[in-house]
Amino acid sequence: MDIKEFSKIVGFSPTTVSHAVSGRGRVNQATRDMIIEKMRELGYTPNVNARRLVTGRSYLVAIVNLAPESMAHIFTMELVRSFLDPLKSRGYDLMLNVTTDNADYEGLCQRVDGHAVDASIVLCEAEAPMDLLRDIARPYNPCVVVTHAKMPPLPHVGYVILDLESGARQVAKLLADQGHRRIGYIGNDVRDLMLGHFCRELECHGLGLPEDRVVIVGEDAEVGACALSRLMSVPNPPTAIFARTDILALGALREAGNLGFKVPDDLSIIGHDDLALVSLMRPALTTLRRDRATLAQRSVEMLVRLMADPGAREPDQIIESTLVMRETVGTPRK
Amino acid sequence: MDIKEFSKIVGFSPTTVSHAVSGRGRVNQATRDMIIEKMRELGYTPNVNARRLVTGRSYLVAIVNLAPESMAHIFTMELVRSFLDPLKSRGYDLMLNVTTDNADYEGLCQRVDGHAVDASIVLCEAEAPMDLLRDIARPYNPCVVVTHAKMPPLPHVGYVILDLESGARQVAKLLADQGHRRIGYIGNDVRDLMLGHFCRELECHGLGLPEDRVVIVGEDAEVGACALSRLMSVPNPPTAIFARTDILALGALREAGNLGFKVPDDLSIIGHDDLALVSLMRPALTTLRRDRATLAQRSVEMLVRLMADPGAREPDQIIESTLVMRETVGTPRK
DNA sequence: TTGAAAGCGCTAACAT
DNA sequence: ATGTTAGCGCTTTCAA
Repeated sequence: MDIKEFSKIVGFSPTTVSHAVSGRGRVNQATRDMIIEKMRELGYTPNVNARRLVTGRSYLVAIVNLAPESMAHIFTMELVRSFLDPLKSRGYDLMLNVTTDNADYEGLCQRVDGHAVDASIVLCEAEAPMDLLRDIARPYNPCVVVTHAKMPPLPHVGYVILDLESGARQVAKLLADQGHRRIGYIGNDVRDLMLGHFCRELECHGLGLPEDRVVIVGEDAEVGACALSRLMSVPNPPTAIFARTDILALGALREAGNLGFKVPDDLSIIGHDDLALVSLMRPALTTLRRDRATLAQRSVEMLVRLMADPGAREPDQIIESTLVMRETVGTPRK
Repeated sequence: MDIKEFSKIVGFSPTTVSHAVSGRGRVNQATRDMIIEKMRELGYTPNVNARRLVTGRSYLVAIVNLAPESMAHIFTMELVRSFLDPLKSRGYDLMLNVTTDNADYEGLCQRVDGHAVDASIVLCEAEAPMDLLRDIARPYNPCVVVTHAKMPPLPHVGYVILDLESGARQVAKLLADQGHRRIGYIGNDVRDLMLGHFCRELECHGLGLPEDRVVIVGEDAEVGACALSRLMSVPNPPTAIFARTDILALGALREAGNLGFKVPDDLSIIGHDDLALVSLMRPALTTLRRDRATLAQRSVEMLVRLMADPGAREPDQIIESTLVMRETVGTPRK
């Protein structure tokens, strides 16, 4: 049943019905109540797509991710999950599957330019993808980019920056304070900025990060394990290791066990993310938490402001990590 | 720019442009190529909502989950994730945030009856929610229900059943074969059917599951830990424990360590799900894998058939779990 | 192979 | 407070 037929039955015009449903426009309270009641009774529901067409708003937000394989990472899914509540509380649904590699770049642009969504959240691992943003950031599709580094401002784009620097600082300080002098690093990506920050922060404590104590391996636990065995097979192996992600840390942790190193007595390990499960390991992983709830909350607030005022310039939001002390960091043996 | 303006510029009618874009209808190949080319050049993209309105198809599939808190569970997110690829390869996007508690039951129905989506995937923990299905299963919104038990057929509904029985059988057999005689169970929900199956399967091996070796506690690792300490504090504690989910198993595993039980020497533990991280624990968790990829694949295939023929009656799809042997199950000490 | 015209179901000016 | 009218931008008969 459509609004015409329905309005005929209830004895009012489509306009009045529309007003009663949307709450906009003046309608007699009694009339409204009666219409709402009749809707239930007769099972009339306004057509979403017609409304979207005419209002130009879909109340749908896309989550875009350039690296489809990262959707397999637990952290990414936990991040996606954390957007659900803030969006829902503002009346927005989330559209997934707009994860895109180059193959589907077109599809993404079509959905954006075709007004399928009102805004987008762009998740990225390393630097913000400026060309993508140039292609999809529009007055009718503002974007919030969740990223790691300050980027040049772009119209209709807001940045939420996970501050690696402060994270690196905390880890460096913790490890230095515990008395570690030889520290290793396991990274996931050469483009990643954490290593640079970590280096600099270690220097502040008079510590270096020589080449043979750094390995950049990838994303899986398996490569984390390899990384650890490489790091530990040199003459003066590190007494503490910072892994770029919890997954890498977990791989390293496991391999450390295999190799006979006791954690944290022989070796301290610290991760990054604070995945839901890492507190359950034995030993429980000490890690730098990326606060997904705050991140999502701030991102959505920014997105809403951007939607309300497409010309707005949003200052970067900086989200700091917090150190979660558990059981994998201790003082070095000697 | 809309189709009218665009078609004027390229010198054809909207009809021809529409045909060229959609691939339906006969258009001269040269004309089509030229139109496609000009679309790029001039930046014309058809309006998605207009198309949805007129065709009645959105190419959007909703994921519905009655227990919003279960969206916080890692397994659920991994499950959601696994739907991405099969849907995408068929041209569908995924709509989230239709997770519903009673508060938003209305919202869900409105989106369904308002033709916001073409179909729904209903995830449920225990029994299929028949009233919900009666409310949302429609010719224009067929549903595939991912559930645990056979349910009465309903129009426009297909069931994908995660077969608990075969899982229970495998676990019972494994534990019996290893020589365990006293076996415990940690459950998450009194409505859950696994316990019943497990009981029956143990009986086939001449084993019982007395009341003091069963605890139903909830979903978190913390309660899994409590459960373990309760199970182990009786005179003749179990030598093996089956936990309904990996999370519970992980909590139990950790608590076993705290209590001084060596796994698997003193106590065997087996979980259910095979979460991405459990292979990284020390010891690595032995578990019953729920094959999410197959599950999602089959579900989507069924959904597509249901969309193609709304009158179709789809036979239940049964998905069996597979045992993944790792390090937490062994033979009992004496 | 192409075009004209009639909607899809709704909202929003603009009356009344 | 309610109704009339004109679209929103597209697809789809149907005709040429």
